[in-house]
Amino acid sequence: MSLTLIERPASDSVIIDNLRKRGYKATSQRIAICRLVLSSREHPTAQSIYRDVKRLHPTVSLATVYKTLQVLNEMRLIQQLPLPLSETRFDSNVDPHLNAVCLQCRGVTDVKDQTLSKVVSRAASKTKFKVTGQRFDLYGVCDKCARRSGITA
Amino acid sequence: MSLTLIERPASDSVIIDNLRKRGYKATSQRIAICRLVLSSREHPTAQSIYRDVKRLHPTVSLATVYKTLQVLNEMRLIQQLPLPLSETRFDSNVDPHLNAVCLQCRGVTDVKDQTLSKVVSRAASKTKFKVTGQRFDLYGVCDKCARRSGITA
DNA sequence: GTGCTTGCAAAGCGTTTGCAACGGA
DNA sequence: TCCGTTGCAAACGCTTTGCAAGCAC
Repeated sequence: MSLTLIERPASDSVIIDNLRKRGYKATSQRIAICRLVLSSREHPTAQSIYRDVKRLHPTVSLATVYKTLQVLNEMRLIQQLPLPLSETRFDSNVDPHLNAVCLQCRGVTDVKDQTLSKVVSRAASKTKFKVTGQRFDLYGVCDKCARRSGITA
Repeated sequence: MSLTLIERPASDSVIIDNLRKRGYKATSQRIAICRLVLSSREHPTAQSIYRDVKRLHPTVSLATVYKTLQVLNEMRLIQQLPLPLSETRFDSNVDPHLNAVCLQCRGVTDVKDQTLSKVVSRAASKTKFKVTGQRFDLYGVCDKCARRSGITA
């Protein structure tokens, strides 16, 4: 047995157990979609997940992708990130962290910050707000794009 | 002359100056929309702004509202807040703060937190990300709704 | 076998766009 | 006058929904 901490447990058996535990059927489409989303760090869109799932399930529909993402959202295993970029991104990191959103390449990168959980609990107690989720976004230009623009310009 | 700090300067002359300074024409529709959005603390939607502007300008169109909101966004006087609630909210507070989003009544309340600007600058220097904007959201249930549910349930 | 899930198509809905008429500067 | 802006309608694109067939349990 391994003692290594798996940061994002997305093995099929864990996924299947979680689905059944909540009364959802573990269909092969669902498992494939869950595996993709839960193991991704790219903050994928519904379309990009659809594209990837089709490799394994060529007949899968976009509607099934959306429905499965809703299920994962209800299970609190992912979070929706509607952005001012038309398409919603999905984040399998549901703990307090920063999303650095590059408005040039549209990339989204997680940034850890230990103080954010304190910010959440402080605000919750101050305002008596029952917090069930949170998102912290930074908008701007990532280093890679800044360098590229600098060279090009 | 007044020495009082106006928290949200939204007087017509300031709005007109700002528009002209950036090369935009100061039409009466635009001024009315700007005044409404910039003075609101309710995080209004395009529809709610449209409804309010129609009182002064019964013939105004929703398209004009959207176009003006884009102008204000470009001028960095407001911020778009796409939420997982179908409609985008608009926030005239562009400084780092928390938006407490009640998933029950759909209300959005600003919460001040002095440490957020430090969080932003720390993340920016750590990741070399050029920050041009930010948003920090809490999702859950506000105190008012929690009490109401408690009594009802 | 039962009832949830799938896949297809169509609908829904917030937002954007094209364009002729209008009106600030 | 000139060119940006308005208002209308249509288009757009992401997301959701209805429904018959399929499949998990």
